[in-house]
Amino acid sequence: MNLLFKALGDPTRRQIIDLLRKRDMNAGEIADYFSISKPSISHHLDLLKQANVVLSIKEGQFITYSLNTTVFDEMVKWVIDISDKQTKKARSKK
Amino acid sequence: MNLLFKALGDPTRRQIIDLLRKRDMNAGEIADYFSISKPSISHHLDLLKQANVVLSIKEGQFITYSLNTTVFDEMVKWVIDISDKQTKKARSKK
DNA sequence: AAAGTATTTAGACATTTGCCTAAATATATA
DNA sequence: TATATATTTAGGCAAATGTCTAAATACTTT
Repeated sequence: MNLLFKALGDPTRRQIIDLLRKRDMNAGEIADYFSISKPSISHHLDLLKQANVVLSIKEGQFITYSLNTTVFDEMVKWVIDISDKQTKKARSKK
Repeated sequence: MNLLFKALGDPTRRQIIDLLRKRDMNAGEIADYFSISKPSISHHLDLLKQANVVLSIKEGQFITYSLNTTVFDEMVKWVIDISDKQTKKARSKK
């Protein structure tokens, strides 16, 4: 979960996620959306991969990246849980 | 949203959130749960406050911290949105 | 096989982060 | 008013992060 939050804590990486939401893309296509170097994008993609937010498959010369939204499940559960406890606390106060 | 993800990207800060889920606490009480120094905890609390995850009110000599779960709403919306687009994509593929 | 294209790895550098101790501020109590 | 308690602010330091350029790797095309 720490890797996930760390991964989401950078605007470039969240933009990459937003891009992949629309369609799968290869590293070069993704890089074209940004003004930072390809190695930097590659590094961001690596962190997203480590956090399990994206999956990659090699297709010949290209590497196609896609979103893996299942990792968000645990995160949402965590958040819901917090909000839930809070709701209970608020209710019992009244 | 960046401050929020940054705030959540540290285990100590997530533990603080977990503590405040059960009840409001003052800075000293929170610090007692950790083996790091009080100034460090104070710093973590400041970041959580900047991210709007916690609220603080001064009560005499003490400062009581409480959770503000409303900030998670936007985050959950963002995540749901991503998962939703993905679901649609998956459906249309089939 | 050589040259071109796509991507990553390596290594350097500045900035940010998380931690610490010492000092400052604010309130409470003797 | 002097002292104790609660918390933050200041300043320093090592490690992590985000960026870059140059070089390496892998595949494709001529």
